[in-house]
Amino acid sequence: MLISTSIDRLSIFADPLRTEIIRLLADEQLCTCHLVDMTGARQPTISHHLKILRDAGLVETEAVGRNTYYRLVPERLEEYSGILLALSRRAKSASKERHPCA
Amino acid sequence: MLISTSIDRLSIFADPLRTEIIRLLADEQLCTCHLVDMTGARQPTISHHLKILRDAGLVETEAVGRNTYYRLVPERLEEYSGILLALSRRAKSASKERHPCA
DNA sequence: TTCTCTGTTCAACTTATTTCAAACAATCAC
DNA sequence: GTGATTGTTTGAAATAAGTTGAACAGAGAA
Repeated sequence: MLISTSIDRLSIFADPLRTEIIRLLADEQLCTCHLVDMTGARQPTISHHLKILRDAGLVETEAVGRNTYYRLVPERLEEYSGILLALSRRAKSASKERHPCA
Repeated sequence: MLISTSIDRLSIFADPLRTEIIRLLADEQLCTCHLVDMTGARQPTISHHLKILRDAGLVETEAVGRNTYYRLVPERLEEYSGILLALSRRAKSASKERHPCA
């Protein structure tokens, strides 16, 4: 089902460090070095999670000299929000009947 | 920050089997035995994930004879949806300024 | 060019999750 | 009562995911 694969995409929010990065980027654009300072994690770790976020389309990058700035993509967050809202509506209109046991 | 802890709650959707259970419950109430049949997973595995979903308040139970029926709690899904929508709005109104590097 | 700085990729290690069989509890039918 | 059914809990094994230092690549400065 389409909804199944959609919900699965929410696993992007499964890691605490990743959600911290997302929270920080919600306020301002930051480059990798900032995120290293702000989170206390090592550079390869931050880079690893940024790649996951990039692949998911949740963040965009912009190279500025030697630095790489990251920013959130609000539209993608809306999309994820919509997945859950649709699921909620589906659950509300779901049959109140109980599937009989064999 | 409050938002950080909120986003972290989305890790409930991290596991594929858990999302499959959620998807199945979005259409109708089901008991453990149905979920075992429908997913192909063993009973303890299903029971384990149902406990996680119960603890998160995402599903409710009702005992019917020997069976235990599970159903989704739409309000909780709406809540999760709202977390992401709020984050999206915050990202939209975030400063376009780039944090300068040291 | 050479050096420095920023960031990514790689491979090994570590840690957290998931899964399973077995044991257990509770309910219904007989 | 006994036996069968449904479901949870437990503890160990298997699997998946995150973290790390070291190596690597590219851009800017001297």
